[in-house]
Amino acid sequence: MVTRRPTMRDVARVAGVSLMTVSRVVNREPGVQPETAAKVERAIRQLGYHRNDAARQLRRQAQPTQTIGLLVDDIANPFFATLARAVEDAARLRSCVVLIGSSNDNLAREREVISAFCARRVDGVILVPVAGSHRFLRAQQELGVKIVCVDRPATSLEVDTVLVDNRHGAYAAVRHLIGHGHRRIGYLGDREDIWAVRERYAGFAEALAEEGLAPDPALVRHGLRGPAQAARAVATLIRQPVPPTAIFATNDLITMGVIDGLQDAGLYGPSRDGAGRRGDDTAGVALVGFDEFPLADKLTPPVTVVAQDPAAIGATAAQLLFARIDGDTSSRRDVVLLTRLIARGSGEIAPADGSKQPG
Amino acid sequence: MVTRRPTMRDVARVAGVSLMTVSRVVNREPGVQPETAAKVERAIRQLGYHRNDAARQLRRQAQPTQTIGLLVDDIANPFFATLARAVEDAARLRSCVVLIGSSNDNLAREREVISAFCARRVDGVILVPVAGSHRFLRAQQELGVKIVCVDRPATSLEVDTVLVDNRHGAYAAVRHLIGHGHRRIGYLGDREDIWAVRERYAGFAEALAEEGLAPDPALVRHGLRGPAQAARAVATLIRQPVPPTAIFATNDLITMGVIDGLQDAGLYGPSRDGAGRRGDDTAGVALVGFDEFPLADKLTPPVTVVAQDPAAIGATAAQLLFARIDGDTSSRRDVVLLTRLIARGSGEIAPADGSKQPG
DNA sequence: TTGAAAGCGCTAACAG
DNA sequence: CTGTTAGCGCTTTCAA
Repeated sequence: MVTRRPTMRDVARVAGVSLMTVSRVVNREPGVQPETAAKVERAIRQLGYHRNDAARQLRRQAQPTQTIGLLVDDIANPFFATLARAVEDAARLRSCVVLIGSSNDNLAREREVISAFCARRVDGVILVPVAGSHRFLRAQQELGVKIVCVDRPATSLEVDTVLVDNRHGAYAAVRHLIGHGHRRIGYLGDREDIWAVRERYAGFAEALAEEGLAPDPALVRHGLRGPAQAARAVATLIRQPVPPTAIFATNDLITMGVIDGLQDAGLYGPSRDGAGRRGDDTAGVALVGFDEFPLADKLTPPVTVVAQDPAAIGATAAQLLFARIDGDTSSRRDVVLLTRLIARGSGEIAPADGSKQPG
Repeated sequence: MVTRRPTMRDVARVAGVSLMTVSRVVNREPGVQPETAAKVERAIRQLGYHRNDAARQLRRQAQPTQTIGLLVDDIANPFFATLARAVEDAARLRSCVVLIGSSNDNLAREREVISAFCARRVDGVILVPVAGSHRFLRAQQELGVKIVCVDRPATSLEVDTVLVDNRHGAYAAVRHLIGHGHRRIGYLGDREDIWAVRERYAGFAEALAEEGLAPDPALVRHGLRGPAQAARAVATLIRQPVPPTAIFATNDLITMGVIDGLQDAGLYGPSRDGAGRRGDDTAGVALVGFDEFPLADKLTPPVTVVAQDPAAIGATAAQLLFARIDGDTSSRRDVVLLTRLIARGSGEIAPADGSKQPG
C-alpha cells in the first residue's frame, strides 16, 4: 500500500503544535522546550516523517544541495571506479551524495549528463572532460555550479584541475627501456585528441630525442580504443621486417591488449621453454605501460608500469571542489600529482637481437 | 561572477508573456502560438534559463524524480563497477540519473546512504544488501520507493531480487577439481554472514559429499576480507603436514590473494624451472575461483573461474526496477542468472602427490 | 490560445 | 519559547 508522504503539517497536527515548531525540531534548532520537542519527535516517529529536501532547498535558495556530480569516461574502468570511490568517501564525510555518469568519451553524452546533473541542482561537478569545447559549462559556472576537471584540462574553461605528470611519466618509462638497451621502441597510443595521450607521446618522443633518436612511424600506432585494437596493432608491429624490441603503451587498456597480442605471438610469458607458438628462441618483447592495473604484479613476467594513484586524484579533486563549494573564490588552481615507475620485470627484458642498430 | 538563476518569471518578463505560457513552452505542451513560443524560446536562450526540477517536483507530487540510487558494497571493485555501468546505461535511456554509494558491507553505512538517497526522493534503489535486517526500508517502500536487491537477498523485505546460482557455481568448480583427481581441496571464503558466501560453501560441501568426502576443517578458512587476508590464509594452509592439492576461492578478491600467497610459496607460476622460493619440484596447487576478473586469462597459468556476468546482473536489476517505477504491481520476482565455469589452466593442474589418499 | 490564482512542503523574518 | 505570514519556482485548475 502506497501512502501519501507525511508533511510537517501532518506532524504538527498530530503533535498539537505549530508547523514552525516541527521545523525547528526537525532541523535541530535551539530554543524548543524539551517536552515540546519530545512530543514532536513522537509524532515524527509515529508518522514515519522524513523531511522533503527538495522543498527545503527551494526555500533556502543559495544553500548547497549536498549533491555533486561525477562524470568519468567509463565507471566500469577500474581506474575511474577507484577515483569514484575516493570522491564518494570525501563526499560522505559532508553528508553529500554523488551522482555518477559515464561520458564514453563522447561530447554530446557528456553534455547531456551534465545537463541532467545541473537540472538536479548539484553544488558541483567533478569532470573528466572529453575532447572538444566545454564553453557550454560556462553558463552553469556563472550560476554557481563549481567545477573541477580531472585527468585532462578542459578547453575554454577556467576551473581547478587535477592532473598527473603525464609527459614525465612517459619520459621515464621510455628512458627506462633505453637504459636497458632498447633503441627500437614501439608506441601504442589512444586517440590523439585526448590531451593526456598527447602529453605521453611528447614524453615518449622527448626520451628518444635525448638519445638522438626520433619516433619511427613504422613503430608508432595512434588512435587505439581498447584492448582488442591494441592487440591487433601490436600483432602487426611485431610482424614487421625489423620489429620493435620494446613497447610503450599509453594506458592500462592498451597495455592489457598488448600483453594479449604478445602472448599470442609467443613473445610474452615465461622466459624459456614456454609454449610460444612462434619465435621459439626469442627472449620476448619488453613492455612498459602507463597506468597501474589489478594483477599487473602477478603476470609472468610482472608488468612494469608508470602508476598513477586514482584514489589520490579523486581525493584531491574532491578537496578542491568542496573548498569552492565552501566559498573559496581564489584564482584557479592546478594540481599535478606525480607518477611512479614500478619496475617489475616486463620493462627490464633486454633486446632480443644484437641491438645498437642506428635509429 | 555568480548571478541569480533566472526563473520562469524572468523569462516571462523578458518575453512579454505570462509565466504560464513560459511553463507551457518549457514543457513542450501543445496549444501555444508558434510566434509566442518563439519569443519565449528567445528569452530562454538570452537568459540561459534552465527549469528548476526541484520546484517542479514539489508541485507534481507523485511524479517520478528520474533519479535512482545504486548502493553496492564497493564501487571500486571491478565487479560492482561493471554492474554500475550497466545500470547507468539503462537509466540514461530514460533520462534517469544515478546516485551511487558504497556500503562497505556495513549496515549503518548502508542505512545512512539509503537515507540520503530517499531524502532526495529517488524513485527507486538498487541495493546490494549487507547482512542484517532491512526492515527500515519497509517505510520507504510504503512511501513508494521501489527497491531491487542484487547479489544477495535482503532479509525481512519483499522485493524483486537478482541472484546468480551461487551454489551450483561452487558445486561445478569443486566437481571440476575432483574430476582432475583432487581429494584434498581447500576452501577460502569471505564472511559467512554474507548469503552468497554461505551458498558457495554449501555448493563446495555438496560436491565433496557426492564423492563421500566432507569439508576438512584443517583446509577451510572463513571470514577472509580482501586479498591480503586470503594470501596469509593460504600460506598457513599449504604449510600444513598434509596440505591441500587444490583450492577453491569464493570471490575475485580472495582468488587474487590466493595467487599472491601461492606465488610467494613457489606454488603458482610457470610449470618448471620457475623461481619458486620453496618446494622446487612441486607441480603447484590447483585453483578455481568464483568471479571473473581482469587478466585472469593472462596469468601463468591462466585462472580457471566460475564467472558471473555483472553487466547482465545490472541490466536485469534495472529492468525490474524501472518496470516497478512504471507501475508494475505484480508479486515479487526473483531472477537467477547462470554462472559459467571457464577452464583456463589453473583448475586443471593434477595433484602433486600420488593422491588417492582417503579424505 | 493565454492568463490569474492557489498551493506543493518548507524556511526566513518577524511577531507575540 | 512558540506561532504567523509570506514566498521559494513551479504546475494545476479554472476563467477569460
